Amino acid sequence: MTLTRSTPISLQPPLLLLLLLLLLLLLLHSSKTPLDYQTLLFLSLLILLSLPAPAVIPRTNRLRSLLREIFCRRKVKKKGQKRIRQPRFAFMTKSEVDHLEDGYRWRKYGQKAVKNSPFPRSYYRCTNSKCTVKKRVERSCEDPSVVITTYEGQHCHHTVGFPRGGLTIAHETSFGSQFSPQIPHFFYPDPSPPPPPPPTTTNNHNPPTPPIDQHFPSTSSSTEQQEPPNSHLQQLPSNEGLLGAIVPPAMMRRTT
DNA sequence: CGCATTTGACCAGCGC
DNA sequence: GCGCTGGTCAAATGCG
Repeated sequence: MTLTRSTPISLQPPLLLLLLLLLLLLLLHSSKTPLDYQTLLFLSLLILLSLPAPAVIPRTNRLRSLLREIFCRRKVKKKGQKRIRQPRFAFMTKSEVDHLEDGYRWRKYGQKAVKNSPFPRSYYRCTNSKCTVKKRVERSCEDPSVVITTYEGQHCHHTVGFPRGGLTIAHETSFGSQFSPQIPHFFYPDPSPPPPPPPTTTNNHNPPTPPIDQHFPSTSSSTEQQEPPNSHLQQLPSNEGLLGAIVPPAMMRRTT
């Protein structure tokens, strides 16, 4: 229901509501009425809900959600359903913009203030319905010019054609040449989901820094912690190069 | 009008 | 058990 589109009513909405409530209260206090308190309460809420929403609850989110709570309680996740964490990869990027273009389309599904940081953290999901990759974007509290992007999961599709940003596939290759000396440091944990491409800044003056963390413990939120030496990490096959870092091996096999 | 974003609430996990 | 925090949901809203 779109609040702004519902039909207005002639009487001043809050006044009408007050009158109704007054009437109900009178009924409640009258000894003649056979109705009990609960029935009256229910009836008043029924009337309240039957009125055009903007008339009764003009943009009052708190009350609206309260009513939603009572009457149309949304389904919740089953208890005991454990959240399965996929391997995560974090990148630090010096950028003025929070959401960096990385070749995929993302849909924001949440934003949250995080502890010990003045900057909120944004949560994005890949717009491809079959793709479960998520990404978290937050600014470093130590250096506000640094954006920390954390990817979770692995894309099961190719990048999209940058419908908004004007970046092209050529961008990826240029990215490759830009980071080719660092590719040997571009690791991913075993079993082998290669990391997504690091985000790119809209201003190319500040290239993204190498991944700061490739393998998070499932419960840790330590985006800033550096992983110890790469002994347990797998190196990208040299012949796959950057493409191997971007496209999952399965996709590579399918597409070649 | 359809899709993306915003935003408040809910839930799970963890530490105490 | 309780409170805190991170992560997610989904209705409302914004925007092209």
